[in-house]
Amino acid sequence: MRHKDDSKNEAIFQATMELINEVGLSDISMSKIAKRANLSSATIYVYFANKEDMLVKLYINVKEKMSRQMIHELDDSLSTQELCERFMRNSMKFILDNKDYFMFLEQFSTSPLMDKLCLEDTATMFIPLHEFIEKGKQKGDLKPLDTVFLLTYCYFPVTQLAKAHFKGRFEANEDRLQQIIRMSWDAIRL
Amino acid sequence: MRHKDDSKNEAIFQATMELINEVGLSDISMSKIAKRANLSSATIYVYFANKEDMLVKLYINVKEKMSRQMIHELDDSLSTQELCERFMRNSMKFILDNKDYFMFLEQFSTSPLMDKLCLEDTATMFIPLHEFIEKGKQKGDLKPLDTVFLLTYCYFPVTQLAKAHFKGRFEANEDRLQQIIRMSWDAIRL
Amino acid sequence: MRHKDDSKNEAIFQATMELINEVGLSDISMSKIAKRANLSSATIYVYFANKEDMLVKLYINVKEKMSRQMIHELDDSLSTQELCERFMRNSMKFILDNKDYFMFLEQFSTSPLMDKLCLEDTATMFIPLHEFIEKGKQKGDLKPLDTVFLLTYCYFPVTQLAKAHFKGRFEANEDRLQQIIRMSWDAIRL
Amino acid sequence: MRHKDDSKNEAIFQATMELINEVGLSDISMSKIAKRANLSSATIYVYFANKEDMLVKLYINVKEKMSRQMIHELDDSLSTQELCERFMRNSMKFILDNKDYFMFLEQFSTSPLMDKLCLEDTATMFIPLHEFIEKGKQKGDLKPLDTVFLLTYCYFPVTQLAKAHFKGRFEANEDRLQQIIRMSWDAIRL
DNA sequence: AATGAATGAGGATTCATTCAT
DNA sequence: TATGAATGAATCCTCATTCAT
Repeated sequence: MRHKDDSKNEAIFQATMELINEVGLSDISMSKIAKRANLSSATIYVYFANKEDMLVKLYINVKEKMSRQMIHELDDSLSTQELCERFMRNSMKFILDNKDYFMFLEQFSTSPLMDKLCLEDTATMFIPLHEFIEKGKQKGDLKPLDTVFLLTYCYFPVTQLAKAHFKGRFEANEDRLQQIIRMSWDAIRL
Repeated sequence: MRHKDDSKNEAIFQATMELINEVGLSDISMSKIAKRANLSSATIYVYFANKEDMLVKLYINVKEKMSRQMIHELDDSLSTQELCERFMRNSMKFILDNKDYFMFLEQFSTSPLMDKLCLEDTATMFIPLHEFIEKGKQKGDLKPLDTVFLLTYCYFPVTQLAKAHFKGRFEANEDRLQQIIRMSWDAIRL
Repeated sequence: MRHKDDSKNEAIFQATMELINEVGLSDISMSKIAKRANLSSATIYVYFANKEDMLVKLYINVKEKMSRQMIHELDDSLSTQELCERFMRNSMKFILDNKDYFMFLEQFSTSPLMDKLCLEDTATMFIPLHEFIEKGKQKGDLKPLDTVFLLTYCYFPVTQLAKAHFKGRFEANEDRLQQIIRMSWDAIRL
Repeated sequence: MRHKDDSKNEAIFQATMELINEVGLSDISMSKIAKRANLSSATIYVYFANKEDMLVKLYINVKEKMSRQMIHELDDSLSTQELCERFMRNSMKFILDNKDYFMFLEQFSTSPLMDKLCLEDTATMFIPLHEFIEKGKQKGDLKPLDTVFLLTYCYFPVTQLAKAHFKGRFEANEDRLQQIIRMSWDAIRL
């Protein structure tokens, strides 16, 4: 089916994320989303098969945006350490610039919906990242452990700092960012 | 008059966690919980003011259990490194032994309910832990950074390993546990 | 069955009337009444068979109080005109002194509950009043019409003035009372 | 899209009034109304925001109908006395022809909902009537008292006769109507 | 393509009442 | 006598979805 208006798609996504951040995944509804997006609920069903389908497509869409930004300007010219630092800086920037996206992902990825919908295919988006890590291990820069864990040590501290920042607990400034970059590197380097 | 039955309280908690793990925080309902707990919905309102109240009390209850186990057998006789290791091992054990508790906390803590309800007071449960970290910093064993971050590096890798384990991606065996204990220590030690 | 504590009966009545005036007959509930009267709901069922029974008994109780005060100091020594005036003044005083009672009666007496419960027996309470009117007709002081109507002309203007007073529209002062006493007398006198 | 069906609006109103007359304002429910009107409860919420909104709109609707019929064919060609008589006859006719409407108004107007909703604006519907009374006073036909009271003496006797009629106590025949018209005129004329 | 109308199913919560002490 | 616990039935209302235009 052809959609005249691609912006409607985006409006639905945007409205959904806003609402999820305001009231939570458990309290959104198609009619609330429609109202926020200035549409009729019925219109959503022109673009998506049902609620689940919409949420899944939103998830994939957001995850894609995130992964694209996270691996931005990562290339072989950089040292392993520089790669990790850039990845962490990219991640932090994405999260701070896109609070709604991030908070949506946080909620959605802890919900059983994820497993139910077999959404792990999104892993493919991070293939380049994995490859850099693999190379780092081969070069003897990184500990010879599961790539997933090496990445965990780079990614999670960033999310924790961002969340503390959003909650007003402490600012995600350059100083703190450098601190966790240092800690993460100490964790994963050989 | 009849006595209030403490086991009913527990049955409601148990039913709620089971359901949250099966269908997700967004899809539980008081009637589902009641059915699972073999009660009338109305009975839940004898024990709790409303759904929110029930969830909050459940959260506090579970968080308490978790914090108690996490700081189990941590004392001043241990070196800083041993403390961190034991904390990580305690955490892993709790999560693996109490999947339902953990999964519930994961979902609940990413939901806006948390902020809405100012549930950060639970921080007090971890005071002993914070004190150990502070002492470790004073002794020159740990990097002189925010305690919260030092703890993040100990806690999150554990959760990630546990989650991968639950999803069947790879086993949370002694080997892998030792690996992350090592990485975390490298991250936080001076 | 014997009730130890007669004041409980009264407390239930009082709580019910207060609530009816605050939220309306349609929004009272046994538990609200119990809470207001500082009792357990179950206790109400010690004193009354059920909600309907309670309301009926309350109605009769209030109607009795009202009728007693309305015919206060009416006797054969007074002229027909004086009788009517005193009846109107008694009515006004009762209403102004017992807003809750009056408002309860207003709501209850327009509801189908009334007919359903065949509560017209209360008519007996006003027998003395009817007799005075009959005598007034025989003496040639009053129009030879249905007694009920002659009384209507005395009673309703009072209620209307009282209601306007309660709503703050205008004060039920001596002047206005005299005006309606005059009008009513003009209406019913021969 | 389907068109909003005006008859549905009316069906909801009709069902509500019927039920209010059968079981009372305190015992109607949205589901009973829906059933009576052959609709799904949810459909009512397409037409009205909530129960209160529906009742208020019903009230205004009915009050409008009533006021229109009450002032039917009242014009300056009539003497003050004729005006009052016609008003009383109009009122009686409306009430007898529309028992449901009248009984609904009776219940609704004694309920706290009225005050809560500041529904006194309906007074504007009776402006022409007030003007006639004012003129009557100026011409020296009526007592120089509050218009509201002069009208009270015309209106309430009618309602009382109608209610007695509905209850089968005595018939609202021409004779009785003439009697109260006469009494009311005696009450208000100078 | 777009949408207001329509709805059965289900949401949280409260109800009047009874039970057990 | 008095009452907190317990509950099936009912409350108002919202849900995701489909219909008809």
